Amino acid sequence: MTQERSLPPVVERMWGREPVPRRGPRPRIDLPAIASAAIEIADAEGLPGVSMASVASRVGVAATALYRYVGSKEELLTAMADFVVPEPPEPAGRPWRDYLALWARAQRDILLEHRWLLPIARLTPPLGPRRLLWLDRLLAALDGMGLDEGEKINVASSLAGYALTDVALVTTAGGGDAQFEDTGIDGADAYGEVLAGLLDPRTYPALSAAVRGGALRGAEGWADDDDFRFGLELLLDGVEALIARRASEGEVGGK
Amino acid sequence: MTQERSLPPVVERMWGREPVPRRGPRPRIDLPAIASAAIEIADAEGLPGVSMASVASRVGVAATALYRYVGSKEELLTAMADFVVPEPPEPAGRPWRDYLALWARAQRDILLEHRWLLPIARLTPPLGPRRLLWLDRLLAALDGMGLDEGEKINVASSLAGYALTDVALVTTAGGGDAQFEDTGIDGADAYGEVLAGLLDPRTYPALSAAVRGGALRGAEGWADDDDFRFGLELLLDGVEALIARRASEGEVGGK
DNA sequence: ACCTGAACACCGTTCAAGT
DNA sequence: ACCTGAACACCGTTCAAGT
Repeated sequence: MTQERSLPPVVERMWGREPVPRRGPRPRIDLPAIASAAIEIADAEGLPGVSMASVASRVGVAATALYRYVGSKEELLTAMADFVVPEPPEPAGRPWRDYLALWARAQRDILLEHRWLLPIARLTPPLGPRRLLWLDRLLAALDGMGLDEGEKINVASSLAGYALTDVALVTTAGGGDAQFEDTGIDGADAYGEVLAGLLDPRTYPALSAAVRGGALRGAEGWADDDDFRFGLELLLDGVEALIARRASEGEVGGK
Repeated sequence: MTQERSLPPVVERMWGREPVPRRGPRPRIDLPAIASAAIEIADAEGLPGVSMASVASRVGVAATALYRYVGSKEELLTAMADFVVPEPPEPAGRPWRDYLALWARAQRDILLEHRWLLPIARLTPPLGPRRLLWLDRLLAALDGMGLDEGEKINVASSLAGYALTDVALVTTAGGGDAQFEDTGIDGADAYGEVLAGLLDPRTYPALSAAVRGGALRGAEGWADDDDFRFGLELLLDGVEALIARRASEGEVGGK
């Protein structure tokens, strides 16, 4: 059944399973030290500052020594994305809807603190112990509501994806996007103004109206906390409707 | 009001506004040609195949000639992400809910055909004429439902983000993720097996149960079309609830 | 077994020079 | 005005050599 698969060594190391050497000199570094160093650099300088050389120098070895612990730079990024995640909040005793909101908000806060996660988090399925713990707690919070396991996982994906989307939007609209740094477009105000100048109302009738109506003017009209709550409630309403549907199906004996 | 901002030249060019030269030799290339070449390379070899050198050689110039049309490689990626988008479906005459579903599904299909968009699409706010056209049509489809402009834009973000999330999941689970290419993890089956081997049921009780219950076994239990529909309906139910709320508020005179 | 150092192929970007 | 070619600083990754 659950037959042994040979995992990438870096995954083994994420789970704390060192390859039990016991011959030759003692290792001077390990994966947690490497990942921490990389995370510190990314926090300070962003992802472009993270190179094999910069990470190695911060950890005190030659660049090539890192390849004993990670197979490639991409693996290093994956490890960073797991090590940076703290413990999830505990669902015990909370109504499912409260917990889901708390969980999504916490995910969002992590992303806000480490925005370099945005381009990484998307492409990697969770294989690290910390990310998987978050998934576990979300599934637990949905226990006993009549959803099957696949549905619960889908809910988790939707929530996690929503947090990502939201932070990507905030990052853009609130400034700090490298792409617009020196173009004068550094916030929602500027973005709206630029759009107003570009849009021909005949080709873009609805969008022109929205922009001219001020939908993008002012930071509080775009991707602030209320907007996050808005989309979140949208999703939670959807989950609630699903749970209600499953409950009524259960009474008459659904699938 | 809408005061003139100096836009990055590449944005001007995305909108077809060439800087009207009329002196010296006729340009041999333009932004659409560059973007098309880059898109073809990305479709064939993925994003790693796209370098200034490879794009330039395909378009028939020296690598450095591209800097007359894009300020940096990042700008080239942004341009690619706009040029690759086709015309959106037209909302005229469709019920809003049908159109939103169609729109999200079409976005998803674009991403499936050009998966290299995943890491790009997240970080760039739409400034190109093609992406903005999609936004316009979605706003139009939500006209007259009692939502304000900010809410409509939020709905658009949620839908677009959902399509991204879903394709990221499919890309992972369905194989083809470079990261797992040669590790034996090449699909939902393998992913579930790996997880089963890693998870201690005492630390990950809910997730262990889900995995052992087969939630991740078989491609049809993970990120297939039914799963896309599932999350989509979740969101649309949320939108419907919001519309109903606004309608009832309207009767008593809400904000 | 662990790490170093030299080396390789490649990358994005600059700038002066040609036409 | 448009493009080229040389050059620069840097990058990820390899491999043989040291201890």
